[in-house]
Parts: sequence; structure tokens; C-alpha cells
Amino acid sequence: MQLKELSELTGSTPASIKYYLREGLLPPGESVHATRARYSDRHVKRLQLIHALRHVAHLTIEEIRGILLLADGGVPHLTLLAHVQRVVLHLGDDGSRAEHTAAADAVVRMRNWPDVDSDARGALNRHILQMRALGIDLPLSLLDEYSKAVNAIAGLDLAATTAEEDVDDLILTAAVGMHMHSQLMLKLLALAQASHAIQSLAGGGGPSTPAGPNKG
Amino acid sequence: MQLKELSELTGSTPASIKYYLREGLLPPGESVHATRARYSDRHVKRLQLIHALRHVAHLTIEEIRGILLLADGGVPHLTLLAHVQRVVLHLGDDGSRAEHTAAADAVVRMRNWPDVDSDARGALNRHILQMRALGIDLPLSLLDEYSKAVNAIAGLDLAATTAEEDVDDLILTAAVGMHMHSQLMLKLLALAQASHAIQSLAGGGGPSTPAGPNKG
DNA sequence: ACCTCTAAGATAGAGGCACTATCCAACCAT
DNA sequence: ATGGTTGGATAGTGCCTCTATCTTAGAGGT
Repeated sequence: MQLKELSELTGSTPASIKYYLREGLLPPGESVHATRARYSDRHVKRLQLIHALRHVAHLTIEEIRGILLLADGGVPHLTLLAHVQRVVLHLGDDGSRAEHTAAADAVVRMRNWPDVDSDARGALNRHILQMRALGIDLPLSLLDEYSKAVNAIAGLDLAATTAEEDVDDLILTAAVGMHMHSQLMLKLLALAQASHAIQSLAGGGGPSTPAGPNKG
Repeated sequence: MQLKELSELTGSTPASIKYYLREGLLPPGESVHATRARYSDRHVKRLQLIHALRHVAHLTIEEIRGILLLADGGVPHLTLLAHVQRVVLHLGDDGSRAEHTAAADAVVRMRNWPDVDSDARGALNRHILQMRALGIDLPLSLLDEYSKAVNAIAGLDLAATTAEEDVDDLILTAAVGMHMHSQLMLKLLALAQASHAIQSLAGGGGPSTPAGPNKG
């Protein structure tokens, strides 16, 4: 198929597709001659992946390029998933491994998770240190509760991804799943906060304005 | 004090402060005359708030402006907090209230949260619908587990904010707290995912590369 | 009083990102 | 042959968050 058809199949404009080609996100089509190139359904799949990473997971072009490079480099799935996670969940730059925190170590023990240094663990350590620096206390009971909850999700999520055969599908499922689950948690947290605020501020002496409508 | 001193006290460059003044985030100092203005410690506080919202919570200038307008408008704390939450946790535009979902309703009942329409609840409903559209299943048991965990955090977080007297302090505590807690959850989720992946992919037949190092 | 130095305010520019529009030569269908 | 479409290259757009420059006026020292 030609660029235009590719565009119609995926919903990306031809101009955007050209841009992705320039940026090396999408491999060039088989060049028939100077003004004609042929694209396959591999291109369709790849473009759908790019679109999801860009507009569902909200990754930048640079981040997407990094993921695709790894995917095409044929690295093991575990390495690839670790990278996708780092980018989708914004765990920060890998290089620097933070010092261990007692809190994170305790969580690993409590949940019986493997005691290995992952990007995620480094990010957690860094974050706990940062919260401490900001004077935000983290009771262990809270971490226990939290880790129990996320432990449940993680299994689900992984089950979905391991079912995928194609690498593009694997990344798509993993990235979208990670993003949506993390956003779900965020929204539940928001609702919990709002509920508590309504109960304690509206009930306990504050003004009686409800939380919802405040701006047309 | 003058702009330069304000700059030194807060760490923002004079140029940035001028920019914030132009954008209406920082109220103008008391103008002594054409080339001299006096700033107070209210300005210091406000600038620290702006800095935190910008560089800790990663809000845009536009979002910060919205929060400060409300704060200076003297709206009730509950309304203000609802708005801060919407922006910090990216709950999306308010206006549109999504249709209710059985899942969200069940969560509200399970946790005994007040059954009112908040921005957070709308966002949760929208998100659940979106996940369903993407074919991601959400067992009720998972939502139960999650909401139990976030329920624990929400109390903590609120306790810290209600202690604040000054509105700028309230917003600062609330925004930073919301952001850091939500990021904490994210990082725990990441660690849970990584742990599961390591256990199932490394142990269960996949290649044996560890999750950590893959890029210099 | 005079000269210099600095601050305030206004305006313009910079740099990054993700596109988007314009050109041009080539080539397929008619 | 010829008009319209395509691929590829290059340049421009719009937004955002600063940052640099310019002008003018008052402050401080002598």
C-alpha cells in the first residue's frame, strides 16, 4: 500500500507519517522508485503502536524512538518491558542507582518480591528519600497497604502482555496497560482524597460548598 | 525588598520573576516610582508556591494561574482543594460529568464514601469507561484492594493540609502532598510489575537477562 | 549639581517540540 | 502527452517557558 492508504488505515495524517519516517520511528517503505514506495501491514502495526505511545501513553518522539530501537534490537522481553516501564511510568533516568531505603527494603520483604536492583526499585528509593526531604512521613503500614494493592494489579497486567506474540503487540499491550492502570490508581486516589475532604471539611465545621462545580 | 533580593531568597532568576509578574502569577510589588518597586514576604511565599507548583508538581503557567486566581478569589477551601486536585492529578476538564459506572458506584459503597458527584468521581467514571473500551477488564476485587489502599493515604494527606493557616501554605502542602503520594503509588506499582515480570519471565522459561541495566 | 550605576518595565528573541505546509521532480493513469 | 498524485526534502507554524536587550528614571556618591 501507499502512504495515503497507510494514513487512512491508521488515522494519522500523511504529514505526520512523513514526520515519523523522518524521525526514524517508522521504517521507510520498500522504495519502488523515486516517487513511489510500498508499505506493508508491518507498517500499519508499527504506526498504530506509535500512535498509542504518543497519544494514549503521552510519550515524546524521543522516548518512542528509544523503545522502538530496543524492540528492533531484539533485546530480551524482560529488558524491553523494563525500558517501557521506565518511560511510561516516568521512573527517571536509569544510570544512577539510589541508596537503599529501609522502607523500600521492607516492602520487598513484605511482599516476597525478588530482592534485586531494578529501575523501579531505584526510582522508589529515590522517591522515598525525596518525600522524606520534603518532610512527608511514610508509615510502614501505608506502604504495606499500597504494595498489597499494586501487587494485585501487577499480575493481571503481566498476564495480558505475556499473551502477545508480536513485539509491537507486546509493547502496545504493556504500555497501554501500564498507563491505564497507573491512571486508574491516580483517579481512585483522587476520589479517596475528595471523599475524605468532603467528610472532614464539609461535615466538621468548614463551609458547606460541595466539591464539584466551581468554574463554568 | 527589591526584585533582586526576592530572586536571591527564592532561587528564581530575576528574569523568571519578571516573567511571572507579566503573566500575573505574582502580584506586582508596591511601586515606589517608575524604576523602583518594593516586595514583601508575601511575595516570597507566593514565589515559593509558584516554584513548587511549577517544578515539583510540574504544572503549566496556565494551570498555576488558575489555582492562584481561585486562591485570591477567596473561595472555600473545599472548592480550592478540589481544583488543586483536578490540576495536580490531571483529572481532566471539569464541565463534562461522565455517565456513572457500576464499578465506581460499587467502590463508593464499599468504602463508605459520600455518594456525591465530584470531579474525581467523574474522572474515575470516564477512565473506567475508557479502559473498558480498550478491552481492559477490571475485577471488582481489584478495585476493592486499590480503594482500600488509597483510602489510607487520603486521610494522612488531608491531615497535613488542614493544619495550614495561610492559603498559599495550604495549596503548597496539598499540591506537593498529592503529587508525591501519587508518584509514590506509581513507583510501587512499577516495582510490583517489575517483580512479577522477573519472577514469571526469568523463572518461567524466558531469557535470563536481569531487568536493570540495558543502556549505558 | 553631576555623573555613574542599577532597577523596573516593555519588547523582542531563543530554543525545544510536534507537527504542517510548500516545493519539486517523477511517474502512473487517461 | 499530460494532468494529477506521490515521495522526499526543506522550511515554516504554533505553543510554551523562559532569557536578553533596550530604554528610562531615580539613587548614591562626590
